[in-house]
Amino acid sequence: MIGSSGTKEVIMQDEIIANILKSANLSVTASRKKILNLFLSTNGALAHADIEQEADEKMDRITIYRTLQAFVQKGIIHIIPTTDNSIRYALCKDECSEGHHHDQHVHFVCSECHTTYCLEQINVPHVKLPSGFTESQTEVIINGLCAKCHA
Amino acid sequence: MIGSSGTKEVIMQDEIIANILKSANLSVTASRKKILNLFLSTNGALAHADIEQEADEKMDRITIYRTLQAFVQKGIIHIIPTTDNSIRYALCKDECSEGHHHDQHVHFVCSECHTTYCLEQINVPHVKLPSGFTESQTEVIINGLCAKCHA
DNA sequence: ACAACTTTGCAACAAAGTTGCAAAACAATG
DNA sequence: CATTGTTTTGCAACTTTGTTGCAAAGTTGT
Ligand SMILES: [Zn+2]
Ligand SMILES: [Zn+2]
Ligand SMILES: [Zn+2]
Ligand SMILES: [Zn+2]
Repeated sequence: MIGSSGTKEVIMQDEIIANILKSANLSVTASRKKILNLFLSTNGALAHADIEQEADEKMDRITIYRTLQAFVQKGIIHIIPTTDNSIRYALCKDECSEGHHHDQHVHFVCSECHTTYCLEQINVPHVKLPSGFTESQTEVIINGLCAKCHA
Repeated sequence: MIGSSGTKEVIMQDEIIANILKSANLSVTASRKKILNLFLSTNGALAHADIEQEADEKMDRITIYRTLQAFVQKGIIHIIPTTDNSIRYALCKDECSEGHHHDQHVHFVCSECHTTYCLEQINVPHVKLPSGFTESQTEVIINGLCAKCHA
């Protein structure tokens, strides 16, 4: 049996997930595994609402809020601000740790399918500020059409 | 009597405000004048909550929502997205018109005083996207310390 | 001053997020 | 694998934020 849904693969994936949680000093619970699994099997970013829908019953709104909060704080996921005032989250691929994020890449939101991409390969440009102003973090959010939606 | 609070100046300011509204095909009402006056006398950006506080009684939350909506639609103010998921608004100084905004400048949010600045003189940089992706709008939000708050 | 139109405030609602607390789940130890 | 101490979950209750329909009030043009 070859494929990504074999029993062995599921077990391995399950261990990978447990290890990520342990490394972040978070206890391994069903809700956290489920949410982290969702992130690992999605290439774009996820909003709170997406997770609430995916989660087949049996998970409280509040648990999702607290799980996302914990993941952000521990450096597992980062927040992606969007122009439509809806926060999205994506896995950190850089070396982020508790309280220290280093996700200095550009984000892209497709106006058609609303998928949000981390353009990991594109660093945020440096902007020269007026005198007296100092930068601590720069966010670049690009709206447009993604490769899939391009006619 | 010299100063910015003389009767004559107030009347002139009042006419300027009325003219902006008329040019945008909006009828001149007390609420709209009050909110537009607030924008004209603030150098930073304003959030819904700021306006709600300033407005000395006698203006409904809902009127504020609808006024801001109308102003955005008519090209009087533009939306500034922020990383903390709180929408702010600022006057358009570019030639924005009904449904067509051209506010292609960088925005700066001070982490200390939370003032939000339109850096009109700094255009958003051009970012080269992966193939298949096309840009329609780019937002740059810089967090840091502003000139006033710099120790 | 009048009629036609637009805006406002109210009520009612919906969505999004927060806090305190007891029950359940988990981790560590023997 | 059972016990214990700690963490997490789900619930209730609440706050904040935003939306919609509608009648009363205000505005515009004649
Ligand atoms: Zn797309
Ligand atoms: Zn990212
Ligand atoms: Zn400042
Ligand atoms: Zn601006």
